[in-house]
Amino acid sequence: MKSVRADLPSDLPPAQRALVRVVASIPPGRVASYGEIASRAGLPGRARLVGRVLREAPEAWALPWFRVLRADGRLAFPPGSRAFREQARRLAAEAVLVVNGRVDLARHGWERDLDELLWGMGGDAK
DNA sequence: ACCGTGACGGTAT
DNA sequence: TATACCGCCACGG
Repeated sequence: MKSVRADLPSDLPPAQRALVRVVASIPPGRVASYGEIASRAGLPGRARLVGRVLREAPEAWALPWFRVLRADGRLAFPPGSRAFREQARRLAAEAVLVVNGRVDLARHGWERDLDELLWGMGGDAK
């Protein structure tokens, strides 16, 4: 084996474990911002930690990392980059379209209070 | 121990 | 709407 960096969920610090749990619970077809993930995990203001965790997260965990975007709905990767295209592709597979490098949060956001208000029926967000 | 970096975010301009 | 700053914090050099 090489280094013992990011693996073993057992060694994972509580904070990071909480973040992983939240990311894993993002419903398919929905997206959430790094900041929202952090807040939901009880770590407000730690958005950067979310990015770090996702970067280090082993493939084996199969986390829905592609459902995590920046607060303004734009993908966190450089437009056109490999990761960017991959994320856009995976989102599209869930009917979440990326237009101009961004996703319409009001439409696909995990927390779409505004939408529920407008449509008067959020029969799934929770 | 200091410093630059980064899958971020909110505010001001 | 886009850019510039600044706060935040774990890491690696």
